[in-house]
Amino acid sequence: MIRIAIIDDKISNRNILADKLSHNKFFKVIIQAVNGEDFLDQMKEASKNILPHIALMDLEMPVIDGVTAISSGSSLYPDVKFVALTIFDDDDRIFNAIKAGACGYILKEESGPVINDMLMNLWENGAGPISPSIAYKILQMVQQQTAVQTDRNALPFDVFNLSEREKEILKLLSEGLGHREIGAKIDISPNTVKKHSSNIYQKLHVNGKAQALRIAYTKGFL
Amino acid sequence: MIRIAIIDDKISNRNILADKLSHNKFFKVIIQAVNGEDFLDQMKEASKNILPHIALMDLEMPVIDGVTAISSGSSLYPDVKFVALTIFDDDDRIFNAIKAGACGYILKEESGPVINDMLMNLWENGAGPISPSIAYKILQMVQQQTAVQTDRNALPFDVFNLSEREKEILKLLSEGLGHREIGAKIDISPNTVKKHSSNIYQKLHVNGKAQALRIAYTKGFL
DNA sequence: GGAACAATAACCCATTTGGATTACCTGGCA
DNA sequence: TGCCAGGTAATCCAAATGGGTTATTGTTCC
Repeated sequence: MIRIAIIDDKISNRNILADKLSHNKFFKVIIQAVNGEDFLDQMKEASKNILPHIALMDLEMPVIDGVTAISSGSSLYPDVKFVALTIFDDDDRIFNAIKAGACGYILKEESGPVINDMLMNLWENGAGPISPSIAYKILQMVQQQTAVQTDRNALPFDVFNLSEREKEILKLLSEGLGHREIGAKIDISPNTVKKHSSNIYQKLHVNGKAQALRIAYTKGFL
Repeated sequence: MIRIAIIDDKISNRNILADKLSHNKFFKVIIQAVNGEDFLDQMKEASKNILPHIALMDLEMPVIDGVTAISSGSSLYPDVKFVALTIFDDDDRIFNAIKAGACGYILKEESGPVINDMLMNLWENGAGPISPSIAYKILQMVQQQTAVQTDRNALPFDVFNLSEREKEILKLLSEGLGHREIGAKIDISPNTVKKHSSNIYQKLHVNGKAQALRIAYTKGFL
């Protein structure tokens, strides 16, 4: 029998989730809390007797939010698996929750059977439940960890007042295309592309392509 | 119609995969390559006409491995989604492939329907395909920030094996210097500078300066 | 001793590039 | 209404670029 804690400030959310879990006789909801503080208080009591195996934690809550609760909880109760309940497009909180110690993530709108499977899998294999779409976001975050550094002291590239057309050309130039190829791609004469290039170099106050790309990359345009 | 590239050194693997995809009429395999170099060469040709939407890349290959090919490919062809084909327990390579620009991962032993679903989802929603067990590994890596940090020293750019001299030249090229100027600065013949440049372009599998700089910037070398 | 590799250098040659100039057409703004 | 910026296009020309090839010198490793 798998003991579950549900932490969400909205009672309707708690009920919906509890209902989804009720179809599997192995799950038993033993704790319901309305925020992180309430949860931690109840855990303090529960630790005298019996702890939940899994805590399903909403991230957005008053008083003490989910990330903070996971951070404390995962330290205090290392055997408890913390699973974040989240909505799509909540990137920052997701990343923070990971670092705080969450072992998995479930979208709130996920169907009952899916959630059941994920939690069963967590219990049996130790593999954290991850909605594919969120896993992808995490991948992107990891990938951007290197790119973030260059953005730091980046002044807005816009100060150079490139026209839209010029930005378009600059982007194509960065891909290694020649004037001829660019002209073919956006359906103008290669001569015009060349003229645009010259104008770009003038506006950026550089001698040629390499320096223009240098500025474009280091100022965060590319 | 979704255009697919399959890169694997073993023909049986390519055939099995192509066969799994053949049951869905939306998939069309337009490129098959036996290693990373073969793939990049074929992409150079393909870029003149039509590129694949998705590249399914084996990670362990001779000549040029999958991580290197993804590193180059994701810089040169940002619209192409790179999916790594991997076996379980290949943690290091998986993580490197992520940093190199892979958007998803599929276990080789995954069934045909599962792979079909994952790729369709990638195409329709932009969510990268990730086997749950691998997604969990990635979470663990992110949580162990020490592992993330130390790996930053092993920049993805190093996979290209440029010599010190070549890196020096590449850096000078990025500053917008010409062969003549570079030669004067480091006191060698402009002809030699030109030769080094050619060698750099070959090692990076690119056509010229712009693409070389693109890789250098996006992979964190510059 | 020989193989492999990096660095050096020179040559040819077609293509691309950058710089400078001139010109026309359009839409928006004063 | 007229001006002007932006996009379009063409031309000339010198210089730079890239793609080959070949060759000599060191070093390192087997």
